[in-house]
Amino acid sequence: MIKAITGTKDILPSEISKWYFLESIVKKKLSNFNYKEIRTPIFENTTLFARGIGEGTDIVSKEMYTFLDRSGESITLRPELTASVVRAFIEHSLEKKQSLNKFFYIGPMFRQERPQAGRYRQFHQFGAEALGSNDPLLDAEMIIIAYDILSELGLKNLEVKINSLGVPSEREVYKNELKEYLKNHFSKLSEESKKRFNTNVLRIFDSKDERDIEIMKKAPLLINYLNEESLNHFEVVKSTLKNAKINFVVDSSLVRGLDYYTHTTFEIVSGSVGSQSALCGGGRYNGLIKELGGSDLPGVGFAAGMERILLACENENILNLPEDKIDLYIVTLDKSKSDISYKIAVELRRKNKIVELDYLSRSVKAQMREANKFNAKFVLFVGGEELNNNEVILKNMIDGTQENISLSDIDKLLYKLGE
RNA sequence: GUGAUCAUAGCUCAGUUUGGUUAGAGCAUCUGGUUGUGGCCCAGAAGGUCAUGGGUUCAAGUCCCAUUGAUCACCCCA
Repeated sequence: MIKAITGTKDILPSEISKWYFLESIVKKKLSNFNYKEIRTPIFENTTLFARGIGEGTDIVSKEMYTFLDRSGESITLRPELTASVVRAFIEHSLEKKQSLNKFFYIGPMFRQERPQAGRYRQFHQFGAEALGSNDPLLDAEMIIIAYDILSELGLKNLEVKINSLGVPSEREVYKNELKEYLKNHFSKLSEESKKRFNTNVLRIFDSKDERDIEIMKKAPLLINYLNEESLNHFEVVKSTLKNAKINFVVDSSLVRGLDYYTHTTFEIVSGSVGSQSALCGGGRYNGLIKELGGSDLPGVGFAAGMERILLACENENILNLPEDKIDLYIVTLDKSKSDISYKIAVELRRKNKIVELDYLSRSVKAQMREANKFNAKFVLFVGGEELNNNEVILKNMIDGTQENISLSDIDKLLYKLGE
């Protein structure tokens, strides 16, 4: 048997309604904030992600699906969408049409990691990007949008974590101070963190190793190395969140694994899923557009993992999706009259009714059982004596009443179905 | 990439400890329960290379090894 690739998953018809539900909330909420959907290709030149996300990041160095196409070009399945959106923004000179561009997206991403709860190799994200403004209101807006979507779904067990990473010059000074501090404790660090000391010293804050956590408790904090402008930016973000009635904690260890972040970073975690608890994350990336060959414009955005969100919803048991129903099931009493049943079905379907009928020449009992399985609101019996009088029987499946309707009076049938 | 646990019907699982007739149940599916009417109920049917390959044994779903896959955690991130 040929099976789906490791880490990929079929979304079957039985579970599609929760995806539609989530997608509809996402689109509605982002439209309310006047973000416009953008759809970029599933694959891009490898260089885009290497430069955008950063060569040294785990995503680029060991998680991307990269391959050579038939002409020898290095292609990568998108592992995230910020780089692609920025590429499209630059390529189409969108900043010339509008000084602030607000985009949202929704779709599959690819990373070759070991699968586990809430983590797949093909997974789905929605997210937003606002390009062209350094206004801290937009930093806060990302958090507000993400938080509102999660709470509109009914999720309870949430925590909003925010931090500021300042600008690169501040971070350089700080990194040196942090390294000075860590040199005295170097031998006690975990092996992983010893490596990070050289590659990305900030990420030692992410470690779950007890010894590392203990050492990092007394480490100098980046916030103390930010200048007034950066601090003000962060203050406005915080007060905007307070005004929007969003509870948050400042988490100085919130250092994200993508190189492009500046100033605000945030994450919303759920206590209702396993260890992959970050439902969404994002932040400001003021150097990225220039890095990818565009003007020196600021940007801010976030991305959210849809599988994780749905997992949290299931674990909190908060999704009450409307039951699937069909308007009409046509039961054919005489198999020889199935052409008449089908003609009625086509006509009603063209009038926007959900209509089903039997394609397997089954007994009346079997057809009724199926009508019930599909939650048919009405059943139409076609055949027998009534048909000889040019009539069909319409049965209301809720109260069981039935009445004869003339076969030529489709309007009456439509009217009845609409009741 | 590392580790732990697991793999029996479409699904959820018994059976493996202590090897021994024809591998079971519930749900789901299908067909009936008298002419042309659902849900509940009743009866019946169908559905298995016990993940795959090898080994031990008179005998393997059961014990051993390998492979593959899954789950969870590390790591990383959404």
